[in-house]
Amino acid sequence: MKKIPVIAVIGPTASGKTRLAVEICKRFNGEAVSADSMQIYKGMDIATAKPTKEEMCNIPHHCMDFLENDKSFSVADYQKRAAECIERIHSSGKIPVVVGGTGLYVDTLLNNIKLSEDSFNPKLREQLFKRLENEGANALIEEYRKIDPVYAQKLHENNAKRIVRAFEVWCTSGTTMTEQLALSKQESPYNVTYIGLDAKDRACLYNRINRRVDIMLEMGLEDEAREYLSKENASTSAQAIGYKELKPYFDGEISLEKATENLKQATRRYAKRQLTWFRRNECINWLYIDNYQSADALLKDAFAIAERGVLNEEN
RNA sequence: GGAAGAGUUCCCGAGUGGCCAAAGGGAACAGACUGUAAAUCUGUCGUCAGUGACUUCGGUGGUUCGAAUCCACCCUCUUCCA
Repeated sequence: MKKIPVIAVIGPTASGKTRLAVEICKRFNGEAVSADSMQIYKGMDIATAKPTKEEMCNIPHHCMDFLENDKSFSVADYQKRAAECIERIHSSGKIPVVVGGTGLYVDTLLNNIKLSEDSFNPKLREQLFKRLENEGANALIEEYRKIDPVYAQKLHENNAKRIVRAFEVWCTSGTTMTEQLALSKQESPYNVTYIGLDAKDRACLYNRINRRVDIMLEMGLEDEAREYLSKENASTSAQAIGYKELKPYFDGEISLEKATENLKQATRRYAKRQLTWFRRNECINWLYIDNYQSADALLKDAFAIAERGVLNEEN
């Protein structure tokens, strides 16, 4: 079976993924498929640094800007939607260019991870959290150890979410987490060429983040945040960096300067986590933004990598 | 000019004679991650050799077997009175 060629542009926030992806789409007749857990939401434009109309240069961007922020979303939802997008783009003779910084989304989609079926049960989840609170995390871990000692070993008493999820999977599907992990691996229909953006000097990336936050504020992040916070929100969108950091300022608890600093810091820490996630992927061709004198020079290298990937496919 | 108080490891901050390289938090760095993932969580965090040594608690000197902790003087900062 011939695999679908896909170009994936990944990396931490503020590394320049969006722009690079658009350039690659223009150059290789591609369409962008966002892999970003927050850009899916409508309205959250400034905070999630969605590309503007001009920045998109008429390139279609899929999996972006389609959901109300009082709706929850999950990797499973994403995988389904994005896989369909890729299929459609490919059928129309174009190259799908996956672009985003949500590592879990990227990997689940591109590695074609088979998620456990119907293992999502909010009610059960709530009960489990209650149990965890009453009986203690260790009690639950010990109980889980009886059914799945391997995964129980990896569970940490402080990570309530993981403990609860392990039980949730077991109770709803009857498979243990260890079994699920093994079951999830299946052949991927994609031939992915990864281009990763990073900075040799971490300070360079952090400066870009700081600058970008300042720009967001200038663009009206405050108003967007007030608007967002005045509405009903789902737990997923409420996790976005940008609004929750501004809330204490709105409530008069801290100064705008302090809130801005917190926002920058939260974003920097996020970038660090993204890097940790992506670094374990050995297939990524890393491009270091601070190694280049000009955007064009970087583009040239990126095109070369993409070209190799696409050509490779045709053989 | 007088009075009171404070100066602790990158930051905040506990510590008032030995159990102190010094609680706790933050930052930073590294890591984990399979339906909340921009989330959640873990480890390291004075230096060096790796169960020990060495340098640190504003500065200098002193008391003591022993000091971040006590004393003296000096420097800096804060508040109050002039």
